[in-house]
Amino acid sequence: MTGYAPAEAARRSGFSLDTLRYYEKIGLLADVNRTAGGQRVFTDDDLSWLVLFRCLRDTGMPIAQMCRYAALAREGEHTVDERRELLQRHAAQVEEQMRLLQRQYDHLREKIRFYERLPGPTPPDDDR
Amino acid sequence: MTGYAPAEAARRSGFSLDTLRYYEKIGLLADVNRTAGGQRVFTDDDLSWLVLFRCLRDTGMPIAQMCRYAALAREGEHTVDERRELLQRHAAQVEEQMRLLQRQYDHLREKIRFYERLPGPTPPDDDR
DNA sequence: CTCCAACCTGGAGTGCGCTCCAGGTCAAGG
DNA sequence: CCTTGACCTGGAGCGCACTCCAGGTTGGAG
Repeated sequence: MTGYAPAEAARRSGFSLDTLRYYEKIGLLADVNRTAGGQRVFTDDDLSWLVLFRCLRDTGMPIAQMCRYAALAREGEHTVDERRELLQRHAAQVEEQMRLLQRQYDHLREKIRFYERLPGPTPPDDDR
Repeated sequence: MTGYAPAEAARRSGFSLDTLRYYEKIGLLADVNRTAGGQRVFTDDDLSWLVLFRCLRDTGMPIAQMCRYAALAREGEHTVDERRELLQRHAAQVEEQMRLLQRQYDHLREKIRFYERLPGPTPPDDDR
């Protein structure tokens, strides 16, 4: 039942206030409580949604897909299968992303090793 | 000495033809050879630059920084230190990126485990 | 020589995910 | 009360990295 002021919610979630408003505007975050005067009051539940959104975004899920997930969750129990599958598909993409990142990181490291061996008898520099 | 037509270069590099032209326009790719009539002819050297650009982009380097790197390389031998440092700083950022991705992937997996335990005596679903 | 698919240019348009702004309202401390 | 900093709304603007377009040119197959 604890309520958080917008600035506090922003601080805790790591999203900017503008981003929180934006997420509400596009329907990603729905039914945010308000004071009588119309100011937002975020709940712990809102906060845990934001934690999830951060996770999904950091792993590269497009906002449209997060909206889809959130809409399914709001629809109720009968969407759990679809929600699970959505997350599983995403997880598979993240795995692919991690493999690619690792591979390219290795290339980068190799490139750096090339530079680190330069000072000394300079080998033919391909300048790439 | 082998030369590649634009379409072939696109195919080999994985960049679109428009992107290759764009990279040239912004000065990322410089001095691309032309036929008498003005059509581009890509060399193996151009291709290896493109391979590097792909590596840097896949690891999240902004184009402006790639331009900087390319400009340094064009300037000659005396920029090797700066080039190495640029790549090293980038590699450090990639490491951070990989750690974050792994961490959020773990969260995601946990979330999925939550869904996988659902079918059975349904525990209190927090719907997050 | 003719044809047409591939290519050229400059510049406008796109999609994403915010971010900023103007002009007004709210609410807690003094 | 009064002040003032946090908050509100709708909508415009931005930065990035392309992507697309119109209108014209090139060059290799037949």
